[in-house]
Parts: sequence; structure tokens; C-alpha cells
Amino acid sequence: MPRRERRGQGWLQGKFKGCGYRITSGREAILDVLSKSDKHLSAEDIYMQVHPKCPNVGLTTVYRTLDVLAGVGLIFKFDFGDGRARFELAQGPKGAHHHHHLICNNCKRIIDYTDFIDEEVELLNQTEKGLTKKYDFKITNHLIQFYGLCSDCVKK
Amino acid sequence: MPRRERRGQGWLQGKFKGCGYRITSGREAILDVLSKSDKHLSAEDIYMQVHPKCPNVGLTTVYRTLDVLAGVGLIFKFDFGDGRARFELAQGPKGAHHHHHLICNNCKRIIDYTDFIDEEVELLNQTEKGLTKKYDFKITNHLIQFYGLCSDCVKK
DNA sequence: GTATTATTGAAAATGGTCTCCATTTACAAT
DNA sequence: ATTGTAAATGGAGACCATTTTCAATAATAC
Repeated sequence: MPRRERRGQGWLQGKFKGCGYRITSGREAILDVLSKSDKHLSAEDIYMQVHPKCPNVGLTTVYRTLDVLAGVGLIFKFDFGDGRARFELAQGPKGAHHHHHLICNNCKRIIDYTDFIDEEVELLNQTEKGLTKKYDFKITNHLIQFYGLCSDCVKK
Repeated sequence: MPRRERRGQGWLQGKFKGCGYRITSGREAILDVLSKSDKHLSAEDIYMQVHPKCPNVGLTTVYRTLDVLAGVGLIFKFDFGDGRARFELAQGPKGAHHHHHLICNNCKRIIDYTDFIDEEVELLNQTEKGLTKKYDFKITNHLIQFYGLCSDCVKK
């Protein structure tokens, strides 16, 4: 059988242990759900997926684990304005899979986009550099979201 | 006495009425607080400031008014991760006062910055244009936040 | 004025998230 | 393998920002 997932899992778990946290079955299951999904999962979404496999993992643990993971930087926490937090893997030591969001104000649909125009990356770096210098602020991360109307809603 | 605020207020109220909403004393007071503050106010902050002047304005009305104002685009609603929404005037028909945020992960301090480097504005425009075309998405607004450590917290 | 309709406040409901604490578990040292 | 200990757990309930409900009131159109 292929060991396809071994690497990713290994890395996640390694990073996790490296930070002094213990690997438990619940945490493993949560990491597993996160790493297999490309959606923006809420705590309850994750709980719903984990629970069938590990009925002994409670919602509280999901929240706690997500908090730890976000603190370590392994996942990102988003707010899309629907009253619940959303989570996704930061994915990869090299920042692969990084993306921004388009959010439809009408139907609340969320579109991920990863295909930055070349200058966008360049400019972001410059902006970060400028801000770091000007405000003496060490930037570790950023959030960029565009709001408006998606193609479906713009027609109405 | 100067009528400095007359214009802004007039514009706000005009826009408000133009959308079919009634002008009430409570709404006036809320608009007043918003237009005189340069902070990121929570619903309760606003309530606390409005209540002394208009004891008959309840928290419910503050929430409802903020919702209407945000819907019309007169104010922006932010989430800085502290569990309560923050509001501020979109300020002006020409988008003046627009700014982005630096958020300290440690002390939660929030720094506004308005002094975009020229390229940043340019890039945003290009990015918006590109996204609009590619995803057929009508962009009306954006949110940009940088996370990290402020000068005080970086020392520790 | 009067009718019409939006707006209101108070109280209660909602719902996501966190706290508490007795119990269980991971894991390093034996 | 066994054990000691601190970390991790989950279930119930607390918490608290935000919404809903509904009867009373106020703003506009006529």
C-alpha cells in the first residue's frame, strides 16, 4: 500500500511534538481531518468528522486542539462573518497552498485564489518590509480578503 | 460657531434616508458617536457613549442600526479575534480615511496605517482588476491585516 | 390630523466558545 | 513491562455577544 500520507502526517506530528505537545489519538484524528480537507472547516465540522471514528473525542478537545495548532502556526483561523470560526492547514514548511479569499456579500460563497499575479507577491513583500521598518513591527502573517458579489449574485 | 460637522452628518443622513430608512434620534446619536471617534468601537462601546445622552436607546437598537449601516456600506465591521465585532465609519464618499491594520498577536494592540506605499495602492487596483476578470466577481471592498509582534512585544 | 409602516426597548432565546474538575492518558525514566 | 507525573480529556454548565420576539411607539405620507 502506498505511504502517500506518511510524509505530511509525519511532518505535522513532528512539528507538533517538537513544540512539546503530546500526540494523542484525538489530536491525530483532528490533524487527519484537516489535512484531508480543502474546505474551510468549523470546529463543529471537524468534530462531526472525527466523532464517528473516535467517539471519545469531544467538541471541547477539538476547540483546544485547534487553539494549540493555531498558536503554533500549523493552521490558520478565519472569520468569514457567519458567526463561527473556520480553520485550515497552513500546509507545508514552505508556505505552499497559501491563498486569499473572495467573499460574496450576498450568498456568502467563498472563493479561494492562489494564482497571484507575480507582482502581488513582490509587492506584499515590499509592503511588509516597509511596515516592519516604519512601525518596528515583526510581521509573521497576513490576511487578505476581497468582498463583493460573485458571478451568480451579480446578475440579480 | 463652526459648522464643521454639518457636512459629514448631512451626507451620512442623506445617504441613509436615500436608502429608505428613517432618521430617528437614536440613529442620529449612533452616527454621531461613530463620526466623532477614530477608534475601533464595539457595539457596547457605542451603546455606552450613546446611552448617557439618549437613555432610551437600547443595545438592541445599536446592533440593529450597525447592521443597517454596514449593509448600506456606511460603516465597516471588523473582527480582530477578541470575540466582539468592531465598527468604524467608511468615512466619506471618496473612501478617505481608508486604512489597514497591524495586529499584535501577543498584546492584541492594533495599529492603523494609512500611509500606503505607492505600489501598494497600484497593486491592489491591479489585483482587483485581475480577480474581477478571472472570477467574474464584482469587488466592492477589501480587508488587509498583517499579524505579528509589535515593537514592545518583540523585545521580550 | 390620521393612517400606515418602520422602529423601538425589554426580556428572553440563541449559539459558539470556554471553564471547571475529576478522570484518563502519553511518555520518559525506571 | 511498570510506573510516576504532568499533560490531556470530556461532559456539563458557564459565559457572553448577538438575535429574536412582540407589544408599544414614533416617523413619514396622505
